[in-house]
Amino acid sequence: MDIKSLCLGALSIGDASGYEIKKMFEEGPFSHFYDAGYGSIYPALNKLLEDDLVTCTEIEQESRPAKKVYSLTDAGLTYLKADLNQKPARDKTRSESIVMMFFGHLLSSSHREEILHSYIDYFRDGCTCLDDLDLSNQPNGRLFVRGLGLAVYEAAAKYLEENKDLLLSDDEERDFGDAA
Amino acid sequence: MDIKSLCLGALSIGDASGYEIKKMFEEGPFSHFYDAGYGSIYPALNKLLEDDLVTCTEIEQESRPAKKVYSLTDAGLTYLKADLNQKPARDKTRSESIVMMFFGHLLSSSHREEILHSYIDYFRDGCTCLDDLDLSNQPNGRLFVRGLGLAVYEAAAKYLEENKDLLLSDDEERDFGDAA
DNA sequence: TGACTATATATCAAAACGATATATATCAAC
DNA sequence: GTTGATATATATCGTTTTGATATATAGTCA
Repeated sequence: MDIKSLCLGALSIGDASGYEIKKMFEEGPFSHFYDAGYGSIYPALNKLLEDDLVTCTEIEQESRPAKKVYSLTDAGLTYLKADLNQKPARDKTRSESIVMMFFGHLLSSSHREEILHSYIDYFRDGCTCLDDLDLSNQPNGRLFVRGLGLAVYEAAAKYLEENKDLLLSDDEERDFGDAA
Repeated sequence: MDIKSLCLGALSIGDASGYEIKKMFEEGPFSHFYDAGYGSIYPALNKLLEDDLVTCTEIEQESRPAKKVYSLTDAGLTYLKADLNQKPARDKTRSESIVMMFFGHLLSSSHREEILHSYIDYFRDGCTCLDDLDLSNQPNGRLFVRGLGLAVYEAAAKYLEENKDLLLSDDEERDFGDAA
């Protein structure tokens, strides 16, 4: 599974432009479990078009630049279903905020505090974002996944707030027997 | 912040070989918030060596292949601290399991069930892994971060188990007005 | 002896990232 | 009225990262 498959998935919900697909990753239903930028999405859509897994129509708009709207073909849906029924790869995560908290004793106390509060805000905003999704009359999988995201974000925000003193109390210069 | 910084961070805990650093990402204290494979770690260590941010000693071992043990230099620690005090990038996640659950209505019910149970096991194993870490007499940041990982993994496992019926009940062929 | 697992390092094509460029249009400010 | 900011929209490209593969030593188990 790669960005191409995710684009097919996005188009299985409905026709969309690259810009609109990006928004699904940024603030839409994919935001809490997959990331992709323009640099991945546009090339992916072009490859899908080459392989006839999607079609493309250029649409002129009033008071906005023209956009290219992509649609899933039958072959695209078949490909997507096959890919979705494979064995999933392990989750990949990369959190620089957590890295910084892990090495909190190497941070200035003001930076440590800043990181922590920004991270709490990040989870709170994530909850709002998921709450705002309109999932009425949609497949249960989408509701289920939104619920999972909310549960995880809420648990993270709760932990961070309830235990913030543990992080903030970290000494800057105590000796832990590390090389540092 | 990139893999080079993470390697410096790993070495700030103590001298280590590339293989040992990999284990920190795989089953060690980094496992729940950062990923890196050999293909990133070995080139990173070579670049760090070139820039004199680490030193390297080849160690012969009995009944095992020789290993290259890397140590942080003063310049390396300075670089690490500077990097750690920058603004963190947004979290990046990529979960194929959640993608599959999101598009659960396009999956065979047996695959849907398989995905769900494997994912519950994944979080349960993650909890065990974090529980097994020996963090005695270590900086509070490391305890704090382990606690965060546990809180998140437990919340995820709990949600998945308590709501599994919602996912499993997803119809395969209902019409949701999607392209699919 | 052969198969498997664990330790250990290395490489490389393919994929993805992320920063930048370009263009149109609205809105607010000065 | 024009500067600056924001939103929509597409595209490119050097750098980084991935993930699969190769290579080698050594212990274990059948």
